[in-house]
Amino acid sequence: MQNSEAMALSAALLAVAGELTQRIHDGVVARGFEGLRPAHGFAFARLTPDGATVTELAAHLGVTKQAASQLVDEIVRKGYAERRPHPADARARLVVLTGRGLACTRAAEEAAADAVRPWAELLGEREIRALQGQLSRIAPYGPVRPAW
Amino acid sequence: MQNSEAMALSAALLAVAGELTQRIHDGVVARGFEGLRPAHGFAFARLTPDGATVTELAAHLGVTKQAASQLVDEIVRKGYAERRPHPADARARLVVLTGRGLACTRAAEEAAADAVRPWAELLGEREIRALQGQLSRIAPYGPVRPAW
DNA sequence: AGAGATGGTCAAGTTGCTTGACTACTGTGA
DNA sequence: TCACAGTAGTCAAGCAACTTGACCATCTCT
Repeated sequence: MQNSEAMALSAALLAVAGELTQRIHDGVVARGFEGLRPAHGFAFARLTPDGATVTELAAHLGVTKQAASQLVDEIVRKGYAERRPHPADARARLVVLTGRGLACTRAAEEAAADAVRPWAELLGEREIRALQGQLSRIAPYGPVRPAW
Repeated sequence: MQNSEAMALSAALLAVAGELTQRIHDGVVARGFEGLRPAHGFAFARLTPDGATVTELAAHLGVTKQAASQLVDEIVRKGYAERRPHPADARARLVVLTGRGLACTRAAEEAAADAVRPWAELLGEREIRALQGQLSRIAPYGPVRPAW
């Protein structure tokens, strides 16, 4: 594969990712969950279903634990999560989603489905499955990087 | 398609995009082009091959023209681009890449090829072509959003 | 029990973006 | 032809999300 082809593939992938991010975010806002940024969504994904500590969240997001702590402050203040004492470590605090936080993740799933639907109409259900399979196989295990 | 499936597809896509962004950036740095962020890459893509005005760049990046102007200041100061008088409009200035800027875009293409190569080994050349085709068909025409 | 490692927060500084205000130039219509 | 609304670009100030550095409480290992 030539370099220019790799770049074309990369550009298409990044363009789709940017569009998808924007659509999910817009859909979440449209469902009444305001004051959130896309980075919060990546945090919510790590907090379901069993919660996580600030340090785990920081590793997942690829930021410092101070930044993760500030982000938790924010979603706690807005009622999406709460801090509980950690059952096994008195230093740590377990951050868990509230009912509103869970409702927000469901809204994000709906928004994602809305965003993907036009792809299915364009490519067909079968091709979408193929896309899902391909992406899953090349997806990394490391931290999701919420900024570029 | 269920919401949770759409979310899984979205998560895989965003994870791959994040990883790809990081790898391209690292590859560019490894080839000796420092002091750049991924957002600069999106700008370079718009500046090739014929240059662009600050306002066009701002629209492409989805930011204000002040932010685009600051970004141009930065890449001019670092020797990647230069401002020229616009041939047809005395208000505007045409921002064009220097030789170093072009060399940097070639480095980015090489880095993209390096990043994609392991995918080809995993999926096979044929599947990569399919992926390229699928993504190209669902890629938006609007501004690339360099932040989420 | 003591020493080093780890979880979390407070404080201060950096930076990339925003909004607001302004100048220079364009082009359209009376 | 010339006034005027619109556009290109910059300067300035403010904001918000992140960073680095310092610190205390608690865990873990020997």
